[in-house]
Amino acid sequence: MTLREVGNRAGVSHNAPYKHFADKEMLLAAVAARELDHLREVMVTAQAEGVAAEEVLRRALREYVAWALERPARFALVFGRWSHHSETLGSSAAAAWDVLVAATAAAQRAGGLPGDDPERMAALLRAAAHGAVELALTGHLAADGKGKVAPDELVEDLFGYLRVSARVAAGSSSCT
Amino acid sequence: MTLREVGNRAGVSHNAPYKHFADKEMLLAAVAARELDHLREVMVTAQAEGVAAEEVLRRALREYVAWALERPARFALVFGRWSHHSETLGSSAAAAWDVLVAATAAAQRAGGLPGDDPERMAALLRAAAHGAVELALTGHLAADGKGKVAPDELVEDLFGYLRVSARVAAGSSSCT
DNA sequence: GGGTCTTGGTTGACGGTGTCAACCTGGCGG
DNA sequence: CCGCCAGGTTGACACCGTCAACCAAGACCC
Repeated sequence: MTLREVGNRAGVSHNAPYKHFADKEMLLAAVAARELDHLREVMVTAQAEGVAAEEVLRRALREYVAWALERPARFALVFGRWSHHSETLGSSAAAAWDVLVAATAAAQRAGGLPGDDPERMAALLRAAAHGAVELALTGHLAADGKGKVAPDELVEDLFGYLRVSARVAAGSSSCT
Repeated sequence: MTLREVGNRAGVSHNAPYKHFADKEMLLAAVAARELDHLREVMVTAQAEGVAAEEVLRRALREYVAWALERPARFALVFGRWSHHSETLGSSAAAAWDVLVAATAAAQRAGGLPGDDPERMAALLRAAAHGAVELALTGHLAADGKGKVAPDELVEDLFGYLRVSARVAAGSSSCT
């Protein structure tokens, strides 16, 4: 997206954006922050009445994946490399991250996940989801053709393994 | 990296590269393919004498992570979005991917990993490693400060959980 | 009301970029 | 010896982000 096109599409001339943003990157940071807030909100809505904590987290991650697959450009923008470190972008990212950590901690308390450091567990889940999406978008997931596996499925697999680990850690009750 | 700088640094004028590559992207695809071959070779060298299959896979992934963290630009280049789909790049990617799948299958046979579809298991491991690196490079891993966790540690955690799952799947021998 | 300041917009330029077209050159096969 | 052609050069083109100067209109105070 070119800065001049931004101006034209808004009905003003190029250089008009410079009255509102110091940089092109600052403009992009603003829309990235908005998009991150949107993502956070979408993930929060996964938290419905009468849904098990583990299922809430699962849904939140599914929303993360679906959003990324649906809006690849926004995804690339939000999680791309930033040089100027905008402040509002940082706080938006932190807010979205908190949602994930909270959902993870809740799922851990419910016994669906091993009880290790919640931040670290959330980081693992997020890294898997993020990497799966990134690889899927760049066509590097299951390189050529046949063994197509969707990012959701990978996250689902991970949940399965973690659930097993959680049961074992809780004292192997499956042996009674 | 600008195309003109490429020319100058090679001692020739700008536009000289156009005699060898149709596009800037084609040039980048060529260096990306070289870099992918290098990555493959590095991962292959993890396969040493007298090392357990699971440890081989673990080392390969560690090399993957270390390479990405050490050369972020190359990493972004190799696994970035490609529009023109170069042929040589595709085969290099497939070769590197095969190494990971083979190592995964070996680790599964050795009992260190659950015995599900090797491609899918490798995809999960790779996605986690890839996502962890990507998030670490963009500063989105454990958002602000405190809970710093390195990509390697996340991969290590994942290996731990998978090992537990593998033991359980193999008939819960811990209950005897 | 008149003067001043700020806000948002405009036009025009600058350097830099990828890319194309035309021209040149030296070695090689016939 | 002639022609060909891979590889290199120069010069242009359109476009990009960015800066500087100028300009309109409203706010604000005396």
